[in-house]
Amino acid sequence: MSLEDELLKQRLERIREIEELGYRAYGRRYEFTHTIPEILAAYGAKTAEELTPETHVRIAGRVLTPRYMGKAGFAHVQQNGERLQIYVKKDAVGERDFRLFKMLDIGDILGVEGYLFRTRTGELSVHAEKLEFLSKTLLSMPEKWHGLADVETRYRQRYLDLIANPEVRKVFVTRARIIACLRRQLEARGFIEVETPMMQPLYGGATARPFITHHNTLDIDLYLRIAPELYLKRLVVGGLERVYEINRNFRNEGLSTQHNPEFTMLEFYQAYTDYRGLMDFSAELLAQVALDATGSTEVEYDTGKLDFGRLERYSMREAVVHFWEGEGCPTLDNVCDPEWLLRHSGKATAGEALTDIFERVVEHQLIQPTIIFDYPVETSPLSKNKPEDPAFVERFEIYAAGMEIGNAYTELNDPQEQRRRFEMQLAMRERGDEEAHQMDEDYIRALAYGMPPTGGEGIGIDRLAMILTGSRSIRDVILFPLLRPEGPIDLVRLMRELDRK
RNA sequence: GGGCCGGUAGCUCAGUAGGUAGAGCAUGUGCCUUUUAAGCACAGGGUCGCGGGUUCGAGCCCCGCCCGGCUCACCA
Repeated sequence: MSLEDELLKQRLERIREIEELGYRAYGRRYEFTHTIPEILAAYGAKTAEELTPETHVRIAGRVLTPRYMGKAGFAHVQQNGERLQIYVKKDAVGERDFRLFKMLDIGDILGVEGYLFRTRTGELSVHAEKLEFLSKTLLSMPEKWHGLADVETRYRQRYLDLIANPEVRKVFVTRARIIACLRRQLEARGFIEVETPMMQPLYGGATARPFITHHNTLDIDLYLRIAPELYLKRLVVGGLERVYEINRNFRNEGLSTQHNPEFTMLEFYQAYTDYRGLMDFSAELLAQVALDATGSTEVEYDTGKLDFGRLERYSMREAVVHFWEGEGCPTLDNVCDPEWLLRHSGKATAGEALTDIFERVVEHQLIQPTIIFDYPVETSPLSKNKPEDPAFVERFEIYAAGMEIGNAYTELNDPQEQRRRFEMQLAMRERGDEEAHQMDEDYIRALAYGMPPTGGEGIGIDRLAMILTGSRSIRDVILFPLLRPEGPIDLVRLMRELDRK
């Protein structure tokens, strides 16, 4: 008999014993007086003398590290990521509760009623007077000292990761705080939150390959959205002048430490501003988010200390000159010269060449939070041209720790120009560029009703969360990152067999 | 998709030169009424990722496959 069979059998037998003692193996409502973090906050600083049997509490949580010593014992109880010790003495809880206590397995969920005191070694503890059994664990918990280390298990069984590795919980709490902070700041500036379709008949707003799904009743294929952009701008046309959405995008492309097929994006649109306005706004947003998430605008990361208190700004051309490494550093005139650009890249157009050179030379060096602005028109079908330089558009991206975390532009609101841009993209598509933008005639129609001048921006929440939680992989900030299916688990068969007996 | 690394008990990991598969934690039994990685004694637990091959003999060598990590390419 394998250990797992044996363990399950033991645990099922134990359920019977627990029920024989008159407890429910899977309990019901338990009225606690404090959460464990509340107790630690309220009484953590109290001395033994200040704690009297009158400091009566009821707590609940998962049992960890029980230590039995004959007719008494200790255990830690964990709730919301924090632990409080309990002391269970036979004389204090009585025969029945003490038998229950000795039956506990690591991971069982328990309610404890008693008073707070300090042990001989000074640890704040609950002197138990009454126990309530709340839920049974049938499987054994990860090792108490090393936690759960196997990366694959951590991602597949995130609940175990959360139980065994307290810092994981902190990452996701911080992630939630980041999102809350962004919402708060946007709301404070009069933005309203909306939800736009995730299933779209046409996909757009970014360059990426989509996932395809099917609606049976309508018998149509739909795309999981690669971006909400075009819908959000329709709303700006409709008079929702400050609008945002925080939600998932889906891109059918490679996986890496910086890419998950579904990822969370904030997109916001503000009428009557432009990309310059958004640069200032972005600086405020990011500084506040860093402060809320980490307590400081200066954030430690693998790549060194990042200062979100100030965003450096370079045009793409300036950046190529500024960050050039080694021989042959170009001048600003060089990077404006199509011939020079085409000599330094295999791309077909000067704009694509500049982007190519930028990505090769500059991108990996953008460790400090930095805004790069003024992009070639070729790579930006939805942005407005610079009036004095129509080969470029009013667009910027925000980089930090060598990653792109934001993308913003003055929105193109001229429907004729938008039509021409889409047609340019269609031509690229016909030349085999699968990621080129589709023609979206309804979007053109919306613009034809007149969209106010507008600035729009997208911020990658996962990458921002990576930076602000010190995570090296995007999978560490996504609770359930996409993995290949794991194959047979074989627990159900076992449980079925044991159920018959 | 390419390259590199990994998969051994429920968990964390050892495994010499190819020679009967190990430790700690966890589990079971016993002792123990302020311990805290509790302690002490004894016990149970393994398709060594899967499938082939080489060999008298494979956890170890060879081939194929599966799963994961890192990395490169593409992308945000």
